[in-house]
Order: sequence, then C-alpha cells, then structure tokens
Amino acid sequence: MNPSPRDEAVLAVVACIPRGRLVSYGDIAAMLPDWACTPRQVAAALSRYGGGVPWWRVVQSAGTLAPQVAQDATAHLRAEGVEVSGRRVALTTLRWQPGAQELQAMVPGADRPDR
DNA sequence: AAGCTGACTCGCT
DNA sequence: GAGCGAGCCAGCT
Repeated sequence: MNPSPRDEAVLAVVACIPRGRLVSYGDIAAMLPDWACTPRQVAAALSRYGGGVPWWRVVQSAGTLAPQVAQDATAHLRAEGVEVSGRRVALTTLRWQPGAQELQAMVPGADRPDR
C-alpha cells in the first residue's frame, strides 16, 4: 500500500519538526485544512508510514504520550533533551508552531490565504 | 453495505 | 489533573 497524498502531507510536516520540539496530532491536522485531516488520520498515517520520520515528537493535545508507543517515545525524547515525567511532556512550552511561510515550504498548498 | 477499530479531542464531572 | 462519554472519519473485514 502506498501513502495517500494526505499521508504524504502529514509525513512532510512531521519530518520538519525541529529536534527537541513537540506538536500534537491536532496541531498537524489544523495545518492541513485541504487534506481533510483529522487527529485520527494523523495518527493513522504515522502508524503506517511513520518509520522514516521523527514520530515521537508528535504527542496528544494534553501533552501526554500515546500509551501504545509511550516507551519508545520516552527514550527518543530523553535522548534529545526533552524531559519526560511519567507519560507527560511540557507540550505548552516546547510546542512547535511553524508560520504559514514554513508550511508552504514543506507542503505545497498547505495554507491557502485566498479562499 | 454494515460494523469495528484506532499512536485522537473535547466538554463535563 | 484524572476519568468518562460522545463525536470523529478513513480503512478493513
């Protein structure tokens, strides 16, 4: 099975998350309005094709790690300097928010002002 | 076609 | 903050 355009868009964004920074599934979904992207779709895309991107930088909106992958994620995050207490991380302070400009650069047509 | 599932969220308690 | 229920929607059986 090949990644759908939406999956590609999700992967492109995740691949651009700076080391040591975090984003939530919902954040990514909000960045891709034209892909009918929902938090669940983001999770699904990472689940299938996340092997090549830093998927551990994507956490739940509450700043907790997804239970299924919490252990791996914790190891990766700590390795790059992110503090993890239990299943929680400081999403509010480490959240990464790319500007519309950066968004355009990583995913063509991600943000459309004219509509 | 109908039903289930899931690396999610949000509003309420 | 933690627990619960309901909503969500593409993909699979």
